[in-house]
Amino acid sequence: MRIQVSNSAPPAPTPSPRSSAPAYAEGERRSRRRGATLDDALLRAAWEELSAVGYAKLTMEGVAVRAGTSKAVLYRRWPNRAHLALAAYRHHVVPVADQIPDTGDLREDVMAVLRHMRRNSGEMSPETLHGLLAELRTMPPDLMELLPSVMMTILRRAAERGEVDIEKVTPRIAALPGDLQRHQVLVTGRPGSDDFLAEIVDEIFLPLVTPSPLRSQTTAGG
Amino acid sequence: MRIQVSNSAPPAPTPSPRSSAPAYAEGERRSRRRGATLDDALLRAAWEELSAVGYAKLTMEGVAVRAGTSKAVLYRRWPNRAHLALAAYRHHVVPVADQIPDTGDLREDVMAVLRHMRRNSGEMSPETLHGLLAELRTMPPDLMELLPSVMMTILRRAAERGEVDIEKVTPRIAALPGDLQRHQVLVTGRPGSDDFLAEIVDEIFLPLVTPSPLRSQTTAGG
DNA sequence: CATACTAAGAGACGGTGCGTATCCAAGTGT
DNA sequence: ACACTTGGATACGCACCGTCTCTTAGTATG
Repeated sequence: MRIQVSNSAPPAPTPSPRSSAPAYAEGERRSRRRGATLDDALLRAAWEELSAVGYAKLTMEGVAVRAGTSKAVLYRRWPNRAHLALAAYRHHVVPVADQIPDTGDLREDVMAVLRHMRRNSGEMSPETLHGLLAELRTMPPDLMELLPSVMMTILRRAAERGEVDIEKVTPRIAALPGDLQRHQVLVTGRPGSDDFLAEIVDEIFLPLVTPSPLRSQTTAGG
Repeated sequence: MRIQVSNSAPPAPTPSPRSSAPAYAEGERRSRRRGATLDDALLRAAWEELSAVGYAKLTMEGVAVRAGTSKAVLYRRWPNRAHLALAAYRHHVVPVADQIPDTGDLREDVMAVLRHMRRNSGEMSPETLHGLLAELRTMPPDLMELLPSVMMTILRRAAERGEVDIEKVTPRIAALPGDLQRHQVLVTGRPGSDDFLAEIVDEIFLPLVTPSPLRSQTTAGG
């Protein structure tokens, strides 16, 4: 039974036992977590809650309950749910840069990167993505800078194989496939199909970077 | 001083004069608005409020006060602030399709469309855009379908002038400049500069659609 | 002109989540 | 053994949501 204490309890010296019933049963009271262990548990809980209810219904209270702790513990680490959600996302996904594909074929490499992106952004629902962007005002730069650098690596290798005219590759073009994929997710609310990815690569990206067929090995060094 | 009436006032038959002080002074009480006049005033107020405080701080109450009315009047028309904000946006901007540029030069036409887009999306802060997208789950289709059709018109005219190899133009390519511009707004939080627009057009779009210089009018079917 | 009706406008209401503050106690480290 | 940090529970005030009730201005109908 729960006792309703409705008086506001001014700082009286009477040491009344406030916390009479902890969340867990008497017999199996879990040891109190700290530091990295706790951080990890919190981020996992946040991610689970996010996956379960979506960003719109994500509440600090909900995460706290799921993690078996209280809001204060969360607020000591993250200033609001946007930062918490972002941290949970980072904690969950595998960065693209950790697995740069190198299949020996440009098209395959680019497709692999796009599929990896799709997997990662598929992890986060578009609703979450928009919610985050709305509150953060802008995409976290590190998440943006990763992709172009990965693409440049792939393109450089392809250039060495003669698959790419490196002169044609501007930063904007290198970022293009990723940008279009992201645009698709942001606007339609779902990641593109395989056909969509192929369209990006075959219709747009490859034509822009492959050497012109008639002037094959000009490599006009300026 | 504010009097705290804490009793819940059960449905007693006593007709107490509830509304004793209207928002406007006794002498200048405005006539009560209706129909289209009122709709217009509400949408204007919503737009002003949106511009003033941003989407995150947009409240139905705020709009109601600005419009000199009450929340109930808003809720009778729109189910939530997302729909209200979207309606206010539509009410405010000039659709791209109403002014299809026709300068006789493809590059100029495309740039004009992109600038128009930028003006429109500049009207709505990215924060608003994300807020809306987060709540609507997806971009309103009509706003998306407009641009490709406008672009196709421009491209067809350009093809007649020989500026474009119409064979190369897929729907995806026609949508490309707009998509990239939108992506820029969504991700960086601000519309692209003139240089950005030029980059899109000169580096990416035009190379994809202009006839190949060496095989000028081959139109190699098959 | 009298009367019925529709909808504007004011505001109360319960509910929910935010972010903060306070308190107690469980670990930690010295 | 002790002080100190910080985890965990909870209360609090605030803001806004969406609904509802009520009065009354303006319109439509006789």
